[in-house]
Amino acid sequence: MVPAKVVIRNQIRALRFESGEMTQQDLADRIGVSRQTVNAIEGGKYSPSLEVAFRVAQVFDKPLEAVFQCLMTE
Amino acid sequence: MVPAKVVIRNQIRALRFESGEMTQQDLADRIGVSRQTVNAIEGGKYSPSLEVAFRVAQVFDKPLEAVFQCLMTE
DNA sequence: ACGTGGTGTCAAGAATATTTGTCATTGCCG
DNA sequence: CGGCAATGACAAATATTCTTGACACCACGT
Repeated sequence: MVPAKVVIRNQIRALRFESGEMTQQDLADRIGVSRQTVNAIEGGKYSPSLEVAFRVAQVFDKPLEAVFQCLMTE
Repeated sequence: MVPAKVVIRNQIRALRFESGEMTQQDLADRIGVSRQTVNAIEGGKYSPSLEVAFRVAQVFDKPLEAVFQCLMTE
């Protein structure tokens, strides 16, 4: 019984544009991480820590699940 | 403008007992992490990755925010 | 008294997330 | 055309999370 593999998707890019052309740098500043970190997370290179995830959700004033979705791969 | 400090609290212990005496080991197996990891997260030694957080929530069949809460310290 | 299961904890190392610095590309505006 | 802001990308260094193995402690049943 192999533990389920999980993929995490996010809506950051869409939310940035819904929030008035917010740039990656703007978002990074508001979250408190570097621009490269926002870029990597937004591009799905890796998924963020729970802290960072919560802060992204707070910036967009959304529940965490509206920003990040957990997909089971089997 | 220092970026807000964040503390993450969790309801894992309560949820384990609501779920019929589930042990840390049981939970660890269902999440796919080690018992020590569950112990550390439950005890707030550090907060989990987003993947692990999602899987904990799935085990308890709760939204992520019902398991982990993000508290602003100022 | 003895064994056992559940838990707390530690240390070393592997794996992953994050930072900083740097460079290339693209689109836009003067 | 020339400059600039936004983005994508990479590498090296640091930080954090997670694993494995070990040991102690306590509560419980026999």
